[in-house]
Amino acid sequence: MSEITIVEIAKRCGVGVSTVSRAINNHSDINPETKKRIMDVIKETGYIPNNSARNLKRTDAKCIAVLVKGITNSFFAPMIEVVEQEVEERKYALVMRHVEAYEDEVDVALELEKEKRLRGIIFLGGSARHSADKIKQLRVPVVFTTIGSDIADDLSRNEYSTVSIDDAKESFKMVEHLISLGHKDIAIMTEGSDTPSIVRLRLTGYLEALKKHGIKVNEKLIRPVDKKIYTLQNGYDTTRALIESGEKFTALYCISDVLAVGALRAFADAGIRVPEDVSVAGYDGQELSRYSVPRLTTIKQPADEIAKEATKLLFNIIDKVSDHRHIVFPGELIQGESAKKI
Amino acid sequence: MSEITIVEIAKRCGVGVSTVSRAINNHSDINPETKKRIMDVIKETGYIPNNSARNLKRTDAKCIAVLVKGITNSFFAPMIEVVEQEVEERKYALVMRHVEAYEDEVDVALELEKEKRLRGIIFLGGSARHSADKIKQLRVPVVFTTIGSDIADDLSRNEYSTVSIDDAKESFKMVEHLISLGHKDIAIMTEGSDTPSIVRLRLTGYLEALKKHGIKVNEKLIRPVDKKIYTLQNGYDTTRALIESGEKFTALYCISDVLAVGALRAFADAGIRVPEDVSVAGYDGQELSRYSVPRLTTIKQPADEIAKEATKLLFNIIDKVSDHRHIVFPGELIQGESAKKI
DNA sequence: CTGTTAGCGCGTTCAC
DNA sequence: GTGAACGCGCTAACAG
Repeated sequence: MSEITIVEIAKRCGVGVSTVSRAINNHSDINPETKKRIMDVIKETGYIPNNSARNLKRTDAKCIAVLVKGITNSFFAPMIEVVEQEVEERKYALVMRHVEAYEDEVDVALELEKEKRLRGIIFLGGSARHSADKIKQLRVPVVFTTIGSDIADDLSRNEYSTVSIDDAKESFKMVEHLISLGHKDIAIMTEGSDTPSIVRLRLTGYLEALKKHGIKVNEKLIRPVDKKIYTLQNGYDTTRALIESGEKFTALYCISDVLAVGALRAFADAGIRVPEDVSVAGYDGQELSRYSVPRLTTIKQPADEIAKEATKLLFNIIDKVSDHRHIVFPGELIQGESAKKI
Repeated sequence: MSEITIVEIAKRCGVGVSTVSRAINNHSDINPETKKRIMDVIKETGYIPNNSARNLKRTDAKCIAVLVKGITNSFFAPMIEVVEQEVEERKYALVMRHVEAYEDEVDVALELEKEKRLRGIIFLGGSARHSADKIKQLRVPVVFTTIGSDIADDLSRNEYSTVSIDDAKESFKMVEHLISLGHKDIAIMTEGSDTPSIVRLRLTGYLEALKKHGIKVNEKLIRPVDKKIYTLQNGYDTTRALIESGEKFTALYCISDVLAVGALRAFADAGIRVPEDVSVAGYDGQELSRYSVPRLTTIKQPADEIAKEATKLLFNIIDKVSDHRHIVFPGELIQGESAKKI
């Protein structure tokens, strides 16, 4: 009973393969009785159509893809759920693909588009720069999220959409807030690598805020994280190193909530009270930031809305009721308990 | 320039399609020069082989699948990373599939097996019971993780492998630990639904520990969580409800670390000190449990080892150097700071 | 080393 | 309403 195919089903039912095909795919012009008989046999035999063969022929197939750069990143978790829900509501199929750190998400998209019959693609995270040529090769509309609008040259901005927040601006807002609380020696825990990531903009915002308020940048207070910016341990280790460096600071701004929570723990271990002795700020506004002890002062990205809007926009473009757009959501400064006036 | 295929590449290079195929697939018997010429043309044209067509023909294809039930569950994140690494080391391709809450993971596996050319399947999480018949339909070896060995009837235990911990036993261990600290009124925050989930066993362990030590079960201290057991908010809300119920308890045992961290926050908000006024215990031993304030007393599942062993075992079965096995890892009682002697 | 050819399993014309 | 035949793009035999 190896490899049961549509032909086998057809034989057993005494019908042609196309009839079976019609039964499976809910085509209208088929005798309900014939259909029932076929479906019964399918149930019995446990026949499962081969998707590869289907994709090869299919023309319609309402399917959209979500490519997630770093699926283990907790920041994307709620976004994925929102996208799944939205897509399902519209009766589209969803294929989710994990993009490895070393992969280029647009390359993966190109490949996936050949394999499946996609109608559109949503990117969650990923590199901030892409070749305009490659994006153009994609034949279906794409929406980048959590990435700004300057992914490729301005010339090609109408080839793709983006939904994001203005990272530099929001970061600026946070640092300015800390300054308004009286902090001058503000350390920042930031990304270490030099990839053109969105996260670099958070550092930019930091530098600009200091500059605006005439605070001299102390290079020793810029603490790069070794690799991943979404692990508690890196937040912890980097904070310890900062403490041990003996450098003076009254506030620590971490470019992710996860890092900030790791920092909280490091301060606790060092007997340094937050916010009495030092202020801590995060970024992202993940669920975790509202449940830490103390609650984090952070920039809340409207992740759910970004995901929702990205999906809506994609469908609008697919349905030709919208052109490509570049939507920027405002972030929200959440004043938690981890930062206070000096 | 629509839909460029292997035929097109062959034409442009003035060679046969099979030569192009050989070039793409790194076959040995091909002239390096020819290969280079072909690869150049492929680069130029941006040709990407159609995976569906490939899957249809391919016989070898070293590929294994990982099916994750609830990909947004932070517990699986490190496991996914371990599996990815192990699989890559062996030069196998990995396809990861997210199994929705309403989907049956074995059904999904069946489908995927038809579509791709799989050599084996690893399940991360999922239902604790499966039809033996369905599992038998899978033609490649499967390993279930974080799920005990009694998935189907004992008769078919040699049809699949499992790698897990003994949830009932570990849970028992934790509750006994709390009892040894002098606690008698131990509340438990547990799963609400009645699906035959692995998590039910944690409740079983709780009940057994109480029984052994002659502590009468107080139904009002068994607090079901509304749906998801991996959200901070549910931990928070359920704890609040418990506090407000006025029921007397000196310890709260949560069947996941995430719930426990939510509980910590709820106690903090209520002005109840942990562990001075109440002890809190978690389960899982996720990274988070080591960074919360206070650190959690919890049962550490060796998630990394489970993932590693599951992958190794799968490859051993594929390579015929092992039969199906049922491996049970010990959990580790981590004495954090959230529980103390009464 | 390379070209020719036969399917992989299915959806889609077309006839009937 | 239904069946036969064709081909999607590719890989794997088999010749040469």
